[in-house]
This record gives sequence, C-alpha cells and structure tokens, in this order.
Amino acid sequence: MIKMSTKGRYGTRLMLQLAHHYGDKGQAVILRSVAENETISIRYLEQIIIPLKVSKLVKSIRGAGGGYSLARPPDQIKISEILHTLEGSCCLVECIEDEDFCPRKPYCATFEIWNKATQLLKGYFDNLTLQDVVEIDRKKKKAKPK
Amino acid sequence: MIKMSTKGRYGTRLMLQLAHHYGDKGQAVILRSVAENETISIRYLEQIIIPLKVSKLVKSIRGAGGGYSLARPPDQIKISEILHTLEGSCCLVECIEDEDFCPRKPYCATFEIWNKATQLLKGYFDNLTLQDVVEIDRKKKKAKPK
DNA sequence: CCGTTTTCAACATAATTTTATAGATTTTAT
DNA sequence: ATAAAATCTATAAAATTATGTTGAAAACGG
Repeated sequence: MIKMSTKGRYGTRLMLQLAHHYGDKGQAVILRSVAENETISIRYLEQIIIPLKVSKLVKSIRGAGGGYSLARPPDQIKISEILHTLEGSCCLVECIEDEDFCPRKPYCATFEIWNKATQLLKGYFDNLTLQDVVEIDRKKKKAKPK
Repeated sequence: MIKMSTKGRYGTRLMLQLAHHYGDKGQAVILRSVAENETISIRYLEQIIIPLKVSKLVKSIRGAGGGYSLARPPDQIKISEILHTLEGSCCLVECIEDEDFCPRKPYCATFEIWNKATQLLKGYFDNLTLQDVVEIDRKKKKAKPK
C-alpha cells in the first residue's frame, strides 16, 4: 500500500472542519467537537494540530471560549501545504527531497519512476485548495442529505 | 510522507535485477547477488520475494545452481502488478479498495480527493512495464558510465 | 551411490516507527 | 474562584522493517 499516514488523512479532515467554520463570528472550533464529528481521538488530534500551528496554517486561542481556526482563507491554503506539514512532503520516497538520502540516485532507474509519480501527485495537490474540498463536501452532502 | 513501503521499493529493484538477466542462458539469479548489488539484507529480500512467487511474477529453482527468474518477459510485467503484490494495492488510502473500511465514505469529501490522486498513480503504474524501467536504467548508465 | 555444497524455505525474534491513549499543567473568559 | 480549553510529557499498542537460526531440496564431485 502506497499509503498516506493517518496524520495526513486526519489532518486534512481537521482542516476541512476548520474551513467550514471560517468566517463565522466567534468561530474558534474546539478540538473536542472535531474529535466527535470525525471520531478521532482528541489526544491524537492534539498531536496532529501542533505542526499545523507551527507552520502557521492554523491559529489557536487558549482558555475558555478558545479553540482553533484557519490562519488564512481556505482558498489560500493548498492541500499540498497540509500534506507537506504533516507528512514531511508528498513525495513517494525520501530520496526525492533529501539529496543525501541514498547514494544510488545517479544510477537508479527506480528513482526516475518514483520521481515521476511524485510529480503527478504534487501537481494535483498543488492545485487543490481547502476551498475546493469544502465545495466538494457541500455538493456531496446536498446530493445525499442526512 | 505519502510513502511507499520498503517492500514496494526493494521489490521493484529486485525485479529490475531479474529483468536485466531475463533471457540469459542459465539465468537464475541468486538472492545473495541481488543483496550485494542493491545493499539490501538477504533475509529481508527472502521475505519480499515470497509474495512475488505466490503471485507468479517470479519462478524459483532450488539447490545448487538455482535462484530466481522472472516468470514472464519484462515487457509483460506491469509495475502496478509488483506494487499490488507487495503493497496490497497502489491506493493512497484503504477505503478506496476496501468497501467496508470506512462508513464515512458516502459523505466524505476527502475520499474524493484521495481517490482522484490514486487514479493518477494507478494510471501511471498501469502503463509502465519492467521493460520500460530496464530501458531507463540502461540509458542512465550509458549517460554516466561507472 | 553418497556426502558436500549451494541454494531456497520456514520460523522465530529484535528494533524501529507509527498510531493512539493517559495524566497533569497552563491559560483565559466568565 | 471556577470551568473550559489548549499545551506538555509520558507511555502503551500495533505495524513495519530487519536480522538470526535452522531445515529441506537439488546439483555436483567423487
């Protein structure tokens, strides 16, 4: 399985929840409600949101009445940014980003094919914003309400 | 990191080695030589080659003078077959292949985007054969010999 | 034909990373 | 003060990655 880690998947869903409330007044979303809506452990979400905060994709407000919110409008957040933050990158193999990861690179044919596949993915996620996903979500919920 | 497991990566390199010797007379390749060429533990290669054998991508010959060889010509082995055997699939997320994996599917926007990304990858690996990779390899070695 | 070597085959174990949970602390609004 | 919420630290469970040990089949030399 060429799989995304749970961090990337859960993190995107978390960001999607925040995106849905972006612009609401008094809009900070608390992790507990995300945890309930998405049935993900709140403790795990805490670990996931830290890097999102560090990379300035979300803001936090502490204390009662606090919570998290997007640091920028959803149409200015690329999915590739989320993945890059949570997965390190959206590369299929480390040797693509990390120059020194593997000495075989200059004569490695498999590097070429993983690299090409990675470019395909990157191209897709670079041109996809949180706003796009919000719209997919709304359309889908409309088509099949409840 | 949306990463391929080492099984997929090492396994492809293993298959590439076998492909290079396909057609040689007395061509069975021993794992030890693959292990040395690719600097991968021979024990780990043994674990990787078992599923490749089960799915009939490689044949084995036991005993002295034995080894492994491709079960079909390299231009008739798709990279997607190798990945499917070793990774379970080349899906980014399990919910794409496994119907029952996640109940959120009917109203999950992220499913849509992981699915689309998976189709991109699948399309690429479905149209790429071991022979293609062998040619990339030969071209690369020619360009920068030794 | 017999034993030795070569190789695959099977099983068990160890190390590492990923995934997930738990408890205690700090900050802030009311 | 009190309660709500983020933050910090630790730990546990599971999967992935890797190694070690022994066994079994086939070829080969004598």
